[in-house]
Amino acid sequence: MPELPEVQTILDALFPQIIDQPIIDVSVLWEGVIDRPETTLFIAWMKNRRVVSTDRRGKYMLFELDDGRWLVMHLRMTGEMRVIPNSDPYHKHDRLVFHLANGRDWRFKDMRKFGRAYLVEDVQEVIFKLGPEPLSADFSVAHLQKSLAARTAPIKSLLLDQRLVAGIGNIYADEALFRARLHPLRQGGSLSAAEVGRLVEAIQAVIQQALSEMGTTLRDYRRPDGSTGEFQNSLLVFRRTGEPCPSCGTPISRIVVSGRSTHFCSKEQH
DNA sequence: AAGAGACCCTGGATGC
DNA sequence: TGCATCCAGGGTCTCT
Repeated sequence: MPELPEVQTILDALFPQIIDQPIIDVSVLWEGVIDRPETTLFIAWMKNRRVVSTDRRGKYMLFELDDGRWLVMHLRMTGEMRVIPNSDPYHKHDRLVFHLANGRDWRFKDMRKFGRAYLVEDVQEVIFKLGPEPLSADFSVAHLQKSLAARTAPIKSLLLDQRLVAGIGNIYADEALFRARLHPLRQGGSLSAAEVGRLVEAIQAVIQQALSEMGTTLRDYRRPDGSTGEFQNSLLVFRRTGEPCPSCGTPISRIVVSGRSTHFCSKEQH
């Protein structure tokens, strides 16, 4: 499941392979991958363009084209990006291919078909709801405290809401809550200023570390060169149900919050 | 308005 | 062994 660190890692590896390379043709292998505009227009607008810069907001990848439009892509659950020779046979799950002028293909593969591509004049059309980047100055204790005020939903659910803070998914929400020693079912508005401070620090620390370890590979996530991330070796609670808490030895608990599996230490997190 | 739940998808794991 | 069912979860939509 690509979250902020995985998306950034993929984008960084992709950048030197696609930058300034003319896209001479586009193959849409599954039409549902195109969100907007309609497929024929999408292909026409992408053809003969090149990516002049890349950026990331939350879990969205942003590719600026030489005509000023933006290609926005979201990998959702199982999306993968590779740049490989165009002679390689397509994989069963390849959904979208940009054929580059240098004889290589920039391919988007996505087993579960949740990933989407958007081609827009202004990225705000797609990402206007996103909250601040967790590593930016905008994501302050004051900001989070204000966002959580009077909220009754579990803090775990609120961390997954991209309008509060962008880029956190199920893995890093659980890991951050453990590091902050906060129970996932705590109502958002019940957190004290000190607790919000711990949470901001924990989120930033876990995202920083996951970035430096190139993300977390549990099953599907791969870097564009096919290699895995490393942060799965640093997980303290996620998918460690029944294993001893690294801090106190209590078996890690698993509950379901907002339909998402949630892992925590019932003794350490309050 | 906020919160809960359905839905979209596939394939690996599990159960009988 | 083979088939059916469950589960994974990001984002959007609907309903209350």
